[in-house]
Amino acid sequence: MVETWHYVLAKHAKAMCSLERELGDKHGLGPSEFEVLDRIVHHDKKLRIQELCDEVHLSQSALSRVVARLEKAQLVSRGVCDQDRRGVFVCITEAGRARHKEALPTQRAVLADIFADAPVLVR
Amino acid sequence: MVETWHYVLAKHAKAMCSLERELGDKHGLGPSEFEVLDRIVHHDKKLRIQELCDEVHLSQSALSRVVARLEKAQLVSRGVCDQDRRGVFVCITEAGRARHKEALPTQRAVLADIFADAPVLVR
DNA sequence: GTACACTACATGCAACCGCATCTAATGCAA
DNA sequence: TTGCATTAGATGCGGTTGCATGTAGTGTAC
Repeated sequence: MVETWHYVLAKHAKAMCSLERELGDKHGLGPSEFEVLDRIVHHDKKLRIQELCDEVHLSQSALSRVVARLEKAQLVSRGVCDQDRRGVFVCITEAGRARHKEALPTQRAVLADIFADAPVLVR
Repeated sequence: MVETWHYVLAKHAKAMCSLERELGDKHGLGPSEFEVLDRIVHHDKKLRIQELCDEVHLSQSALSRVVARLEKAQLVSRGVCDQDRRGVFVCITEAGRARHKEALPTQRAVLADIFADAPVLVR
């Protein structure tokens, strides 16, 4: 239990650090930005901020800012929701989709490297 | 592999959030502060900043500040190293030992809760 | 319709982090 | 000894985070 926690702590630190460096240098993305793009691509449709919030491990405020940064970089666009005009849809742009596509192998490589010796998770 | 990463991400987020709240509210400690105290107690001797740096998943600068906070709270004391006067020894105080002792069950409870359904790590 | 509770998202703020850099001590070479 | 590269730890700075709060839209009770 404590060992599991230490394992999580160690892998998280190593992976975060690598991802930040690799994704940042090669694609100009932070780990949070990539994660959000990745979620959107997986769903392959417009998503409400709130839906993203459930999937990404960020507070609502942090997510709001990540989306703002992505929008500024033209990788997503925000649009009001007609059904509920408080809501905001997040839409990935072509540039966003391209950026994600080029960054994905980098992320996979980092994870493969760090979890190469990973124990298998068994219930 | 990606699933392992998602697992790490989810557990880390949940645990960090809980630890921050529980340790903060009940004992006035942040997760990093607790982790550093915990490492010192486990070694049960004076430690160089650098030695701590290898065990805690923090940059050297962050660790330096954590130690500064702990010293300000009288939970550890810093002393120069006679062999190498660039070095700094970190010494836990009685108050620090007491604080750690009272916080440990809280940390264990949080981890037990979060890793209750944890898969076993098998190679 | 008016008032009020509630929800979705944005934003001010303070705390923490990592990187780059600074200071001081060490050690080695000429 | 003097000079210079190296190391330990502290600190300035910019960036991200979460919490608390603000703003605007929704829904319900009267």
